[in-house]
Amino acid sequence: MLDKTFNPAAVEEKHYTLWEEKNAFAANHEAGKEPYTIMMPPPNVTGSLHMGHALTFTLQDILIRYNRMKGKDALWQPGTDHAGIATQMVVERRLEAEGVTRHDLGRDKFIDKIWEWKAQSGGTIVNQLRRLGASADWAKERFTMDEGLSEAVRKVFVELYKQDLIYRDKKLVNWDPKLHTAISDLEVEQREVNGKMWYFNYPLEGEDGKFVTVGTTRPETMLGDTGVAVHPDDERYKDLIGRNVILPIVNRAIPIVADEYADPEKGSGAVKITPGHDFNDYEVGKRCNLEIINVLDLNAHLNENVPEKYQGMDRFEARTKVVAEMEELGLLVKIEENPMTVPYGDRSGVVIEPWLTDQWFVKADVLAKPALEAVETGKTRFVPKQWENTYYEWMRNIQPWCISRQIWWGHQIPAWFDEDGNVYVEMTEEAAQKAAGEGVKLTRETDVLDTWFSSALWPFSTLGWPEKTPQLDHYYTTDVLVTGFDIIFFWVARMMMMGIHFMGEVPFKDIYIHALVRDEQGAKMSKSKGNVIDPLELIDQYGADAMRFTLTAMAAQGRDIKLATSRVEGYRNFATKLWNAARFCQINGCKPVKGLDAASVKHPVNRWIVGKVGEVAGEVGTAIDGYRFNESANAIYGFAWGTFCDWYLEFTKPILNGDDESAIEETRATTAWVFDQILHILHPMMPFITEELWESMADERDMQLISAAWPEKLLDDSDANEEMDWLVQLISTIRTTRSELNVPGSVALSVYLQGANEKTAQRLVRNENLIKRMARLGSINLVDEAVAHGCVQEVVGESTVFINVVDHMDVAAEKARLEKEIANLDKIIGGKEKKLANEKFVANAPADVVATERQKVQELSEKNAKFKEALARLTSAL
RNA sequence: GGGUCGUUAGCUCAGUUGGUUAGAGUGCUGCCUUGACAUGGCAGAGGUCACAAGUUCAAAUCUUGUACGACCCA
Repeated sequence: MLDKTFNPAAVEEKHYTLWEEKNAFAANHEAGKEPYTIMMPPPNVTGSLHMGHALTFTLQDILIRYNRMKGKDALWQPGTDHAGIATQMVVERRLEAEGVTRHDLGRDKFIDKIWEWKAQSGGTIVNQLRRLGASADWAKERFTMDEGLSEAVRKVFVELYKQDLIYRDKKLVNWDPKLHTAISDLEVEQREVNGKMWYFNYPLEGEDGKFVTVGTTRPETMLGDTGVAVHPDDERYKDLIGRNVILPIVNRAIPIVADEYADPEKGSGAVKITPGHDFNDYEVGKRCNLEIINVLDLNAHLNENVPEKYQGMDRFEARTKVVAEMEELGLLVKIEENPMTVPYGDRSGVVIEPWLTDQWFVKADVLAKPALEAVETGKTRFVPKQWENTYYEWMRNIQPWCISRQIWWGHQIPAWFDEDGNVYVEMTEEAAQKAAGEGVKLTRETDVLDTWFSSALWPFSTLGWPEKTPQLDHYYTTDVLVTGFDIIFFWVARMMMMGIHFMGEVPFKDIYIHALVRDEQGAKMSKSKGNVIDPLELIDQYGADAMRFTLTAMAAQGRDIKLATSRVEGYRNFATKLWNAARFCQINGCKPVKGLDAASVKHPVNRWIVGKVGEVAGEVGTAIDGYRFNESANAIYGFAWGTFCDWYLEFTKPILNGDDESAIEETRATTAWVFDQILHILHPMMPFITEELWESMADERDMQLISAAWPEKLLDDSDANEEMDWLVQLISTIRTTRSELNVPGSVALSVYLQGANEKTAQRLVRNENLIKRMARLGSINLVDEAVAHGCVQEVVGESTVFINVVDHMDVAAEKARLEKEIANLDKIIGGKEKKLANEKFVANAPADVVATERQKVQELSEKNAKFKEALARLTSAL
């Protein structure tokens, strides 16, 4: 016998271990089954499970478990990425505690330290995924720094280089002065800040007392100014073009140039140009042949190209100093408040500097074309569709992708330089040597590649590429990528580009973009706000199933999830409900009967529930296929609780407690069978409790639930369905009356049905005990004449129901109730009749809509007529 | 500044191609310790579907505009 309540902690670990022992998660490309593949977006190896992970992996697990039950060869390919910068930071911080820097160790030893750390702590997140119940094929787990994946990276790099799609160039890049590396545009976060605009006078050369006023938000960069730009049509400055100003402090003569970048409407209309430290100025400098002077070092301290007193000074300190000095010189005109956006490094949190360095770039625009086309032509489909626009927008305006990073942890770029600076890009040093010629001294590029470069290859590198493996053949193109919108650019777009370029086919058929998990108020969860909900704490508190089900039920397309723990609690209660339904089954001897042909059960109540459970299996399956996860959760929730527990189990109690042995036997078998079906349908969403109950409900099972087949619809008996619908209506009607009149539960009422047809009469006979029990009646009888006295009158189907509540009856209130009921029906019927009288409606609306309306008018009118008779009887009795 | 999305019951949200008497969960109210379950049962109240105009026989659903809000990009 099961315990009185479900204790998740007691079963979660047990079943996860059992699944792994039985290899239940393993895909098998040799099984001869149709593949179903999901590439798990590899979490950072430094990561730990947050709510976003919990959502995305729950949804993926549902898809995988469902398709596995549908008989597919389901591969959920797991792994982690090496998270270059993040991981390096983690290990550096640990070394810092020992007073050691990575430079003390040197590159090789430092990398050894990272591998040590990875061996020790790198498994955190994948273990947390196990707590969530993720049924990934762990035997195939990969890591972006694996030997095989690293080879794939080298191969891709070399090929793209030889195809002229990767190049090396000296350009302004986003430089992180804390981490000492370039980063891509995407890793830069634009923050709104309240800055200032300083206006400086630059003296005109050779004309004492004449100035050009320029505005700047970054005074310290003036030390690197090499020009002043004005708009070519700006009358104020027309005659100054070609002359020089003397750059204060530095005392350098710099030219005034004409360029349309200068906006006459903004500030003074003249703008100082610092080509070495601003992306726009860099372009202006190129157009106008201005000198590029770099005044910052890798720490964003001022370097040897500025006056001595400024050298070595931090950029922000220099800003204050420059302003002070300009003021002393009498050249500070004014200071204005200026709201502006400032670039910050998303990892380091410091202000990013545009900095001139040698970097490697991918010609993303070339790769983007076929990737764009794949979505336009529907080879890959975004769900929800609207995300296409985000993707298009980015792909159509794509910039060269800076892929080199000046860090140590990552795939070192396979490029070698000779002493003349010639570069050789090859898979191995030997090949590079061969290309360079014997005896040429080569030095390897020290930069590593952006982590996203290797994760862009994930859909095929994990399957063995560049080898032509059977797995690659079988599982690529994958079925769906499930991810959040925040990495459409970072990852999705790049996988599309690389997948199409190297495999010739798109990496996934569908891209399902799910919501963001927010807090109850709708704010983004963040450590600094302190509103983070830890999924592991939720699992400890409510169980993994309850948390998974909550996320599933709230995962409506295109909506963010505002997570409230009250919802988790609600679904924990659902688990308890299920648990107790199982206990009920056990107590009543409802045990699965092997070989039961559910389609041939006899009793209407059993035929009805067998039909309904098949229906809901279809609904849930269709919803999952369409990525409408919330619908799938709601459908099975409503069925398990509302239909099965609240109605079916109550309907069958009189049978089980009766003396018809064959009916008892059939009902026990059906109950157990239906409950089994519920466990199947619920399993993808709540794997632990369903597996546990699957195990406990029978003495012996042929297999684990995880490996069982998804239920099929077996039966749809409309007679049985109508009978049960009638029962539900009749019982609900009597219950409502009881409740409204406050009839105590202990009072057994008498009920009379008048005007019942033959079918109803038979139904009444068949279900008399059941109705009496569920509606708490002393008797229920068919009558020919109305029994108005002391009765509340209701209408169910074709018959009028007289509920004898003589001691509780308030005739005036009853009259009011009937009048209200009639008025309501009159209104509805009136509306419909008006509609039907409209020739245009009859002419234009589809025939079935018109027919439905006619039928409704008919039914409602009959019902209304009965209420009117009831009212008349009541009035005459007064 | 460009773009995307949202506004439906007190709260959180469903509502597939226009045709339902507009639904669910939660909260609220009343009754019920009935032999699976009080983490429960039964019943109930609660909505001019943000606003305005338009298209249509028919609009929560389509179009346009307004207001408010969210997010992405520059």
